[in-house]
Amino acid sequence: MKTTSLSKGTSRLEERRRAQQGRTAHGDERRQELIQTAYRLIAEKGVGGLRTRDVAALVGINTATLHYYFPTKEHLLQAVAQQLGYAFTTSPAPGTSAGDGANTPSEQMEAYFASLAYQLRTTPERFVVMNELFFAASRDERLAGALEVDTHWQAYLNSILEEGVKQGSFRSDLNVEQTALTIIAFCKGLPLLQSQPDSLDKIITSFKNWFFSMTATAIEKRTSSRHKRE
Amino acid sequence: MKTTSLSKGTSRLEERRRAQQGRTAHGDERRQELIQTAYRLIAEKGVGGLRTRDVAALVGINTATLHYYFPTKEHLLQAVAQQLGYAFTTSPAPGTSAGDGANTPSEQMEAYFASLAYQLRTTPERFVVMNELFFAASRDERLAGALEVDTHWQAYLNSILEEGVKQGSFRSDLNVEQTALTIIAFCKGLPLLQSQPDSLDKIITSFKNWFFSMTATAIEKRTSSRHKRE
Amino acid sequence: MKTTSLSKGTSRLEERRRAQQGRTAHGDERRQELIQTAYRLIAEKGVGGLRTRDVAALVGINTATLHYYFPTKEHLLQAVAQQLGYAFTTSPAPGTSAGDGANTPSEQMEAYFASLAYQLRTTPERFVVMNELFFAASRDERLAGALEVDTHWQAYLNSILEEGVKQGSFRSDLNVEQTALTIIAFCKGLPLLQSQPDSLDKIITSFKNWFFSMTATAIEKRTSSRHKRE
Amino acid sequence: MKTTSLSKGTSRLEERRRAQQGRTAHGDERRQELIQTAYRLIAEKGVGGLRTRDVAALVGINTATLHYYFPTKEHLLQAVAQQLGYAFTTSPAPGTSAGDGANTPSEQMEAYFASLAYQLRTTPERFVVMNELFFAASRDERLAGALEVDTHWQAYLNSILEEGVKQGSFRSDLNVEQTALTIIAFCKGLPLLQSQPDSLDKIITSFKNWFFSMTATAIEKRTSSRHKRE
DNA sequence: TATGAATGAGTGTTCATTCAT
DNA sequence: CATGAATGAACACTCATTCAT
Repeated sequence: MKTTSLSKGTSRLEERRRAQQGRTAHGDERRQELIQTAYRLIAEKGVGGLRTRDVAALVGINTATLHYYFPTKEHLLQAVAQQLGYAFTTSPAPGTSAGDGANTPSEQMEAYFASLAYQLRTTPERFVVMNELFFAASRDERLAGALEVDTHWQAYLNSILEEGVKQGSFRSDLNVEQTALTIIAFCKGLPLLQSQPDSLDKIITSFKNWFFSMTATAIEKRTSSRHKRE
Repeated sequence: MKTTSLSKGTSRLEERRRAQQGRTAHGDERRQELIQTAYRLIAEKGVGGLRTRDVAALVGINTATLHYYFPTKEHLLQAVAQQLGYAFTTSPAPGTSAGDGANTPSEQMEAYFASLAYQLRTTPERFVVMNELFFAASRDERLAGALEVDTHWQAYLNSILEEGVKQGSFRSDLNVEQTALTIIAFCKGLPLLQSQPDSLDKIITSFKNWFFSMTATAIEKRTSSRHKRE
Repeated sequence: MKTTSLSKGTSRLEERRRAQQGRTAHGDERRQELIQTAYRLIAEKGVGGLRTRDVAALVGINTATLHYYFPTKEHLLQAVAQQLGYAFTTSPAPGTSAGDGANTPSEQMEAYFASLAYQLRTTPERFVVMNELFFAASRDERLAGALEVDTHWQAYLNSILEEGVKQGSFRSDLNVEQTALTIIAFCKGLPLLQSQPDSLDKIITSFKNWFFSMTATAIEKRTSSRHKRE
Repeated sequence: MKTTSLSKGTSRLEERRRAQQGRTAHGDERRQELIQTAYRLIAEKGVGGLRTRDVAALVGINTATLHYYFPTKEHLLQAVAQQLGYAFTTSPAPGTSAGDGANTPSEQMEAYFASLAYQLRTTPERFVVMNELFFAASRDERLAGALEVDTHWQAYLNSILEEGVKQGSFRSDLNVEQTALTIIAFCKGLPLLQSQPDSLDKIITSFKNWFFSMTATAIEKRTSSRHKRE
């Protein structure tokens, strides 16, 4: 784990203090516990509603102890943001193998949308937390640094799309970046919909069809085959 | 600092009505001023960063006076939410006539996307505030009640799409609701993208093409005609 | 009373807030009460031992109310420092008329030393507080700005000494500034002595004799006349 | 950063002694290191600004380890105070031989003032720390016990002055105690002056002249001889 | 309408100190 | 000897809200 230290006002004394702080197995566990709890609370009450007291209380430690692990609320937030960045493209729907290089890009995208639907059903808070952190980051540079969800996300989609273009399963004139961003925008907006979670599945399917019909080399074929499933 | 506005202009009729309810014209101005200022501050600092003190100070009144107009911070928030709901579908790009029944549904949607791009360029805070309020609403029922953006929004898109289906310019088997929601999801996610605002235009164009190619009765024609412009 | 506002990190919003704060008679009384109480507590526990809680409690108000009058602990400290600066040369021993232009400079200095002895006996905390604030100021520029004791003090002594030189009661080659600073140094060091307060009188007398014997035009005459009193 | 030192150098004999008491040479070094560091930090941030954490960090040990050597912050403070007491009269200006019984008392006093000026120039923090500790001591009896600067100081001056009176170089009716205290008061007040350190030299010279003109058996002679130098 | 004054309930953070290992 | 972990008790400061005037 990269040491998150992008704070600015730290004196040399402060630095020296922290540098000496060793890492134990127990300590890292606590760290994780705190991050997880903060994550859960952000999902519940939002970043603005997050209280260090609550995090500490839920973990069962003193507030001061929390500050032993995270000198500042923001450091905690950064840790949450950082972990979220990694978590976002690494947990595909079970049974599918999104991310595996074994499949064709088309199948990968298919799996990706399936995974998206799955995650929206099982861990919708992940999207909530991401958006919460994103908003917080837009007002705090230091948080923005730690929150690289989009970077990872876009890179992931880019690689699939490019591969698809190369292999001929996607249109050769496909603008990879724009497509990736369009998908991300859609994904980010999805959990912001004030509609029942049940309808999300359908909307994803609908969007998926749009995607395939627009990117597929042979538009007609894919579109028609999709329509049957819908 | 550009003055962002979501006011709609109180007619004289309205003034008279309010006056009979014990509300003076001056009082309503103050009310509006406060709402506007709150709106601006939410755009800047987020709902969580909104301070009644700041709102009052910017308007030039005492904090206590603010509470005369809005007994609670939440009442103020509700007022902002309410106005936002109306404002969202009523300010098309200048020169276009989105919303006018005079045009064909296809042209209306075309205008809609143009308006979207225009608004994202000129008043991006509106989307920020909307999302901010949405998050706040997800934790506060009373706010949720006041924030009916989605309702208005979806109704607006539904009406266009349905008319389009009726007139034959959109596919007859088009699932109007799903399509509307897909568009809304995309729109909501757009301002959450961590990319340069310049690229938003392109992404919108890209999405617009998807939309038309999927909904148009004659796919081939529209798609090809689009591609030329792009 | 000059408005003490030499803070740096205040946003425009903050400024606007404070600017609107009017001054009432009642408010100014409270202000004074708080300053006095802070002064007393500094005398007791030192600047480092000053707690806003204690100040508020002694005055009988909520801690938050204290912050209504003084946005920061330091603003309170500044107010104390400022008042101390004025108070230091304006309260002569009763019965004497130090500061009056009616007397000769020699008599004024005589009265000054008498006043010094008197003040050390009656309000020794004043010196303690002054030194406390001085130390605090040496680590805080903003405090230093408000604490102009030395400036006032030196100006006061300078004027007397200069007048004395002009009138011929003090040596014509007297270095006024050095003499003033020597006296101030002595005065500042006095309350730092770990000896019984009773002996302070004698030491002051001793120092006074030094002063007069060194500054008097006719050394022999004054010295001998002094010795009789001692 | 210039290394300020108030250590005195532990002899081997001392080491052996301590070792028998359960104190190792290494332990004593650490002890000294901690005291020195505390001393330096007091000079920088004042007694109130001293943090055990900082002391430990600068020495390179854990805070808990510091408490092994000094069970309480106050014990550490006491140790600093104690060492300061000794250090205050034992480091004369190099080249002079203040403290040596070989010279006449007048020369000793001359050397003393020279040393004072020298110390104020080279190690002004010593005076700062002394005053800091003095203030702290005035609120803490235990510290006061350890801080016997004045006792040592006065004893030192007394011995010189008494010897001078005996030898006839100082006035026979000189009140030794009062004179010593006057000098100490002046010395203590000196570093509290808000003036440029350059002017301190002149003020000391000025005061020295006062001293000699008042104490010398033949006033006229010394005074005139002084004036030439000034 | 408007305000100065006042407040309760937090809010993140600090710090000397303790203790098992 | 040394340390990582933990904590109680503060601490300055914030903020929405209330109320007499």
